[in-house]
Amino acid sequence: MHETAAATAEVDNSARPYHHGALRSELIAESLKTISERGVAAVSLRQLARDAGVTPAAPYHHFPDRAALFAAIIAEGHTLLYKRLGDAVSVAVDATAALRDMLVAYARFAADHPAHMRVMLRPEAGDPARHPEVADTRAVDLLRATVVAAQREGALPNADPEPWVQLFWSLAVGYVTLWVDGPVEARCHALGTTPEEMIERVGDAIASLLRRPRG
Amino acid sequence: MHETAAATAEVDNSARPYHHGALRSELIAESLKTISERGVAAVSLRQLARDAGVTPAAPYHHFPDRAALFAAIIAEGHTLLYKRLGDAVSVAVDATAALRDMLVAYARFAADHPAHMRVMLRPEAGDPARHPEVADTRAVDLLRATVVAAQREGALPNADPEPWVQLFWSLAVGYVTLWVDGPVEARCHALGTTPEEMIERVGDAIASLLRRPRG
DNA sequence: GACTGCATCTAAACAACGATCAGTTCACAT
DNA sequence: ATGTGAACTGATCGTTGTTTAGATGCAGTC
Repeated sequence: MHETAAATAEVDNSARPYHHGALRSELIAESLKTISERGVAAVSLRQLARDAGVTPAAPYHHFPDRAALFAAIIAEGHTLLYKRLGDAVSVAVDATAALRDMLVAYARFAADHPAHMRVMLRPEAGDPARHPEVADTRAVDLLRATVVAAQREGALPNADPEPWVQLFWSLAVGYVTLWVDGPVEARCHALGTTPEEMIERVGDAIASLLRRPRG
Repeated sequence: MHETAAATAEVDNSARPYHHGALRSELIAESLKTISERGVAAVSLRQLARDAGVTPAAPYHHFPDRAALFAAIIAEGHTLLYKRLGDAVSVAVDATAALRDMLVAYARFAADHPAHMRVMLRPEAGDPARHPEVADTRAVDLLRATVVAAQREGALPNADPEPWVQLFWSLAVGYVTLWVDGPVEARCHALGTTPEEMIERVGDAIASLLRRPRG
């Protein structure tokens, strides 16, 4: 160590320019790291500023408040999620498989981007009135289209698709809610399986119902 | 008004005894009120203390920290929820109806006790390692028994019940997650219905699948 | 090349929060 | 009556989100 390191600083402040240069993206990146390691509640704008080597007021030039930082993460998450769901649908052999694979893809997104998922599930971070970008309907629109396709294929009754949309949406959200910070991890371990495998089985279960003969 | 009211106090401090007498229960009651009105994040031990007319340190004689207050609310919520689910199962004509009605009962619990539900869905408030009472398995045990009953009745395949347990559990948790602080309220309003009616339809949808002939 | 506009950052401050600690009060069991 | 222990006070600490006024320096214009 040829340089004196500050007590809590993460970077060498002595050589740092007045302007950080990429503070906004670093704040988001460090937030995601903190969230996946210690949860959403552990995110502090002041701590982020310290880690980035700037003063506590600097982040406020990129985000009006703490919620705006989370809103940016949510928007990023929605885009990542929508891509995953689109990929799942595009490779499915039929609408029933598409619904099953969307569910699995949703869970895999949560596994691969736990920080995004945690913030997306956090109510106070995603107030659509203050941050409209958190109300992204692309994923649910894709789900609705897949439900309608399943109805055309006879896998689902030809009635109002909305309850089915709500069912699959709730199922996905519920599973990841119980996974990213809930009891699913411990429960699966006790059952001798993994959350990744469990969501596959849940998907197979609902798909087996859809493939039953029509009543 | 024959008495001088303090600026922010909710009670008449002049006639208040040294010992509050029922501080613990009042803290919980005021928390629930705040949570249903302004969310979990708005709960502050200091504000609760002010409302109760005690000093900021008083609550710490009843709860080791903020999380312990939430843990107490979660434990209370689990008991209330288990009772609702038990009532739903006991009046159902068969296991399929029981599963449907448990789902609806779960949502109704969330509607009737939104504050309890919000805290129960809050991950950092319910760390089982620090507060074991938040890991209540009564509800999921009842769900598993109902799933097994449905298997005996032929409504569900006679395979491992756990994926089905996980499916219904996730479905319920997902719906209330999307309801108590999510987009379901606005979505139902746009669809010309209500969240109460929507969960009934979702329950009918899944029940219709269970009643289809076996494949 | 000097000038200027503007986003970016600093420095200092404020109010509110969770939490701790030594001391005070008071109901109740002995 | 006595004294023990739970409930509460009063003071304090460190941290947080947020605001304000001012300093800085890059990107373009004359």
